[in-house]
Amino acid sequence: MKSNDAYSRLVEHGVKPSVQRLAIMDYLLTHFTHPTVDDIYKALHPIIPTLSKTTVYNTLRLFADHHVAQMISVDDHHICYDGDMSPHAHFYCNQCGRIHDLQLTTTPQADQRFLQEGHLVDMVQVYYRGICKECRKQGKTN
Amino acid sequence: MKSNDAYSRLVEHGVKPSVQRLAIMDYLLTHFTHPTVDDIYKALHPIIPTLSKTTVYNTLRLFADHHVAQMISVDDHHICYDGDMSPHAHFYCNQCGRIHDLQLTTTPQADQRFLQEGHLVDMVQVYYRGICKECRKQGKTN
DNA sequence: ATGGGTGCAAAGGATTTGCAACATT
DNA sequence: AATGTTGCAAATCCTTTGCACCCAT
Repeated sequence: MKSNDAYSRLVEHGVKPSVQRLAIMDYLLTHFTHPTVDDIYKALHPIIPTLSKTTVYNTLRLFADHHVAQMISVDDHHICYDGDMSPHAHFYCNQCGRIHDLQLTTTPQADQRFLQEGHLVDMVQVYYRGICKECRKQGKTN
Repeated sequence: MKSNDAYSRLVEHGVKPSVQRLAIMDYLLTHFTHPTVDDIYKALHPIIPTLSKTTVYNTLRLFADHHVAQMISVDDHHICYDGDMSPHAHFYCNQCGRIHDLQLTTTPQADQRFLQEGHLVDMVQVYYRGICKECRKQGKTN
């Protein structure tokens, strides 16, 4: 059952579950659509009428801090979240603004010298930009 | 001479040069410090007293559109710009907030299947996050 | 009873827009 | 003169904060 996934995921990462947190976590685990704060708020507000946007903001930040979700900011001023923490890249379509997931054939390696200098890397994100196939078909550009 | 670099860079990419644009381009070409809009404004305002922040915003967006500079948004709400268009990654220090450049040993390759599906990739960015060596030495964390 | 979680309202910032003045060709 | 650029002021939008209430332990 989905709620259990959400529950255990939170607990395993040291996040105290609450109705709101479980709902948001569950939403992320069932919608890999890179939702924004607003998307999540709009989706859950009907279900949890008292939910406030503040809570969505706070919760997502909490999730990112605890590595149960990641914040994505491929383009300026369009921040969204992803519950998929496995290594993958994000492709942002300049035209429609959608974000697609993208497998990586090579996991990017930081330069050894850089690491040996003493820097500590704990997270990597790879962003691609371009035009997605749907938009290309419509021939608006290219 | 630096101004010439800026000039030709703009012209080559189809950006009409102007005093303001040249100054901003020149700034990017001589300061690989990942400046924010505000950094650039503060640096150039004394030299071009009439310069407005609006122009800095508009110009940097124009630059990004024309690929003469790239917009970087490693962390939420801290957008900055980079005049270095050669492939390299950015490392964001969670502690001090500075952004370091980082050589890539492997240029990340998009999955062939993804490209063959018809998507068009025209830009890649790789972001690392962690703690830089300076902050680690200070032992605030880790 | 205590501590943390939630949500309202307000504050705070960053970025964009409308429009008039200006510069350059 | 015409076109495109600039810059002021205002508007907009996103996000955070302060604080009181509420829930669960």
